[in-house]
Amino acid sequence: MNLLSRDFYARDTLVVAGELLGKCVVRRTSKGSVVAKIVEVEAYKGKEDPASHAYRGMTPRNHLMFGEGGFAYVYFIYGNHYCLNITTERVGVPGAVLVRAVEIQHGTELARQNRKVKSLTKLTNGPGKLTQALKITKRQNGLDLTKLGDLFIIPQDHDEDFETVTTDRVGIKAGAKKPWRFYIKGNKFVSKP
DNA sequence: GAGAAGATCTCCT
DNA sequence: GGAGATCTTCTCA
Repeated sequence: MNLLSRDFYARDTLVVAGELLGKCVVRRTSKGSVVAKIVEVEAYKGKEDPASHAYRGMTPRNHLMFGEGGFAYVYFIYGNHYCLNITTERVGVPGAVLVRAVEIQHGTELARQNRKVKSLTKLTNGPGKLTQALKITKRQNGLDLTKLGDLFIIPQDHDEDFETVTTDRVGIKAGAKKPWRFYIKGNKFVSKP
């Protein structure tokens, strides 16, 4: 199986965020595997980004953002939801990409068992939804996405034409005006068109 | 050791 | 369209 290399993640956060679109997240559980294509992301940096967890320096929670790129950074928010991030940049440079929406390609039934919704598009069209559908919790925090395991990322199987749209970020107060949100134009699984 | 805020979702009107 | 749910983490005393 083809995995994305460490070099892919060890670049500018905005570049990695844009190129993660169309890549596939693979989640392996005891019941089977789920493959989900990334269709929407947001970039989070450090000092220049007031909305980032890393803005005020390193803490026990966000230290993964300061480490090497290519690791899963999962955190719990609002008492109800997990959010999945992918760390970027090099050691000492904070950066991460928030996965906001995915499109499930394999294992739809497995994912559906984790969430009680009828509509397929509502299964994974939000940060808290996709983590629930893929059973991602803080147990996945710190996993190396460049190695085979419970969670990793592969390039898409075949080339696919899609148009990338860049907009302001969603759901945050500080720094919301930066155009650091990317999604695949016309995709039904994007949280907000 | 306590208080407040948060990169959200779902249900109800 | 709006408020509640509900817990982790950070900040300050």
